[in-house]
Amino acid sequence: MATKQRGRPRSFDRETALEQALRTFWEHGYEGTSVSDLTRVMGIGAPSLYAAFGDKRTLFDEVVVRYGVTHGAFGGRAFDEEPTARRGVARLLREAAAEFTDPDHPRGCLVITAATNCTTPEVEESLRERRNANVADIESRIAAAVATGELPADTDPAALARFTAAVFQGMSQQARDGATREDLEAVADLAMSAWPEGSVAENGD
Amino acid sequence: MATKQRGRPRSFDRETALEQALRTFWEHGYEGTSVSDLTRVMGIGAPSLYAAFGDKRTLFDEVVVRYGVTHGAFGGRAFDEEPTARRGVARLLREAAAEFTDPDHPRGCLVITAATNCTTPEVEESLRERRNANVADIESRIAAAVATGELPADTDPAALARFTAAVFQGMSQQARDGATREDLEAVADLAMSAWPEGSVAENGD
DNA sequence: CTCTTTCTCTAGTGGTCGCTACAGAAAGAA
DNA sequence: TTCTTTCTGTAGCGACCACTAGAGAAAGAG
Repeated sequence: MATKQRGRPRSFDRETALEQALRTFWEHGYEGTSVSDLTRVMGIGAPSLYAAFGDKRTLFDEVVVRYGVTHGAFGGRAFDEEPTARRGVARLLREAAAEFTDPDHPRGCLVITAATNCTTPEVEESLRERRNANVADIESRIAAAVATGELPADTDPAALARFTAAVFQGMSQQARDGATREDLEAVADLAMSAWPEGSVAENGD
Repeated sequence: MATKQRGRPRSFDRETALEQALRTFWEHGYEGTSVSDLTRVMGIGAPSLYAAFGDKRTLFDEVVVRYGVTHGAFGGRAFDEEPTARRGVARLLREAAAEFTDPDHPRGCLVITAATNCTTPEVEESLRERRNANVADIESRIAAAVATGELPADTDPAALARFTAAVFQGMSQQARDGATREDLEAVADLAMSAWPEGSVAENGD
């Protein structure tokens, strides 16, 4: 591995430029963001962008990965760190309410909004697969909770996961439409009241 | 009013062409649909389109109005024809499950999906206002139900309306991502179980 | 028939899209 | 210094965008 690079050094910070691209794609979506938009917010010329990130689609793919391990990582953390499926989902939705309305970055979820009406089918498909993978993750987490008896045996994991995902995606849309954090927290709480063994006392942090 | 028109008659049916434009906007969104896409599916040339419908934005506005009184009219009907707010919302969500997955037309809701990442701010704003007006409608319906004692006095109409809208919009997204009618009906039923005075027996049609 | 009106068709407008050829600039290597 | 490597800036590529000028076609009015 070459620690010393040979030619002319890059005149910009790659991570910073990538984050700027992420914000722009997040705000305006894949097709709503032009390469000249990107070069402007990244502060570089088009040839530098293509040399550092490949073409627009490759850059977007990298942006999506980055989003998944940064702004969008709270979902995975909620499930990893909470002891029960119920608490995991409750935290997922509560944190989504805060994240989707954080004034420090664009509203809603990039994976949900950035490729909705996309002329490039591969891009739309890639985000759709990511969303459906998230639904499947939630479902398997719920199914595991049913298996251990944490949730009632008559619980339908697929339906409950689909419901959770729908609320999550609806919250993203609501955030885009101007809902406040408090608005979305109320939505999250109402969603949790639809869960089985829905004792109000359990959500106690 | 001139029943007899003077010049060369139009070579296409305006309503049919409008419906074709509606389907295309519904499927691919405002910016994802080009004027040449429209002329192709409508079976007419560009000058005919501009003469009959104005520019692309004007045509889209007319499409949105048409959607509201045709495919998207079930929401208003649900509230007009059901005796209680709860039954109105339950019917809204059940019919949305069917409508959003109907194989006879594109999936999901045009008002929700057709201008998500839109470069033209007026178009995005116009649909956003329409969505927020729907939330306000649901809220006032719920507030009226609280006032008459139909719903408990401690019900938060704004929160319950926002929750309903989020589920509705999430169902549209889920339909786009491949959920079946049965999937969405399960989501609708779960959403209704979050409602106050949530007796399972009430939904009896 | 001719005249007027309205639509349709061909062909093209200027503008923006994603992307790149090419020459020069800035670094290490020799 | 000179050579090689890599990045940067200008300038422009063909393709598509929304949109339209202008000529001809199809109807009623006279």
